[in-house]
Amino acid sequence: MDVNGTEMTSAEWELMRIIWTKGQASSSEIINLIQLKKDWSESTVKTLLHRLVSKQYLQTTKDGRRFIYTPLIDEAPAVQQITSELFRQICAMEKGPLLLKLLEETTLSQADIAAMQAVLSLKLQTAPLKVHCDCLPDGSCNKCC
Amino acid sequence: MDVNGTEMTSAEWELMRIIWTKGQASSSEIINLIQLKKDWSESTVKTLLHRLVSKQYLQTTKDGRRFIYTPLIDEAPAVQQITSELFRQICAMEKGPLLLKLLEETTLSQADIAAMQAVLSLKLQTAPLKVHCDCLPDGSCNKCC
DNA sequence: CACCATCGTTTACATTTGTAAACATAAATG
DNA sequence: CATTTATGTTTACAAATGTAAACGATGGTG
Repeated sequence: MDVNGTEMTSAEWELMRIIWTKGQASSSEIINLIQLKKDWSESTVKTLLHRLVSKQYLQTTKDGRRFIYTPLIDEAPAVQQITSELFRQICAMEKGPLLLKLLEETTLSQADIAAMQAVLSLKLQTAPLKVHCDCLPDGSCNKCC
Repeated sequence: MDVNGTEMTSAEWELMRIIWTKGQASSSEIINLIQLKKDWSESTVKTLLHRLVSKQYLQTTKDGRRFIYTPLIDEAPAVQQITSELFRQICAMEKGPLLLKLLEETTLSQADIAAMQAVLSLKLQTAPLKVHCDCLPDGSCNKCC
């Protein structure tokens, strides 16, 4: 997530989740919903909304005197991006076990699972025996070799 | 990652990767290795190492006049933790497709894949048809229902 | 119409993070 | 031994982030 050189922060993300889910929302709706979960003052939420607008994650449209906030990015790509970014910072060797763990602890639908099974059988055909560490910039690998 | 109320930052994480991979390292080794990848001054790296020590991610042992830095946390659990944290912030509905994408774009070993296949067949037996959104704190769900 | 409730805007301020210079000290070297 | 070099310590400072009060405008209410 890099728009204007700034990223979305955790706090901002929580607000986006609400807005993504509702499609759009007024500040009061957002404030009410987030306050069921987070102990943030009204002011805090307003500041965060403001920042989301200036970071171009949200758009506002006037509805009388109030604003309706609408996402300028879709949730799925945003989710994809932050995760890919995280994964880029993780040692290649760790990713397999990590994904395994995530598969275990995540609730998946039958369709999700089927799709994954398909991908995995395919990947198996060309899968290496071992994945090598890529943490050292000089390409050397001390963890695995 | 929450030790002493502070987390590990991206910059710090990059250093940890090097130290995890080498098992332990002196500051000069770390500086040399990171500078192959990042344009950070020596001072910057020293500051980051310092912070990692104070955040209790690293430990130092004297070796003559220099320090040897050793991790105080293992890589696998650390990786696990930051990822779980991220996943906790993502809508339940998005996780399946997200994991699918990650599976696709990640290099996995044969053993990784086999383990995943095992987990998936098991999960399939009790998998729901659909996973519901959990973004709204009041439990309502507008995205999926 | 005066006042209160809403909602947006501005300003504020401490902490964290990125980025690094300056300084101190000890070891190596000419 | 004087000087350079390596290494750790202290101090610095701007930008990002969390957190929120103060202020301003405007529509609803008694």
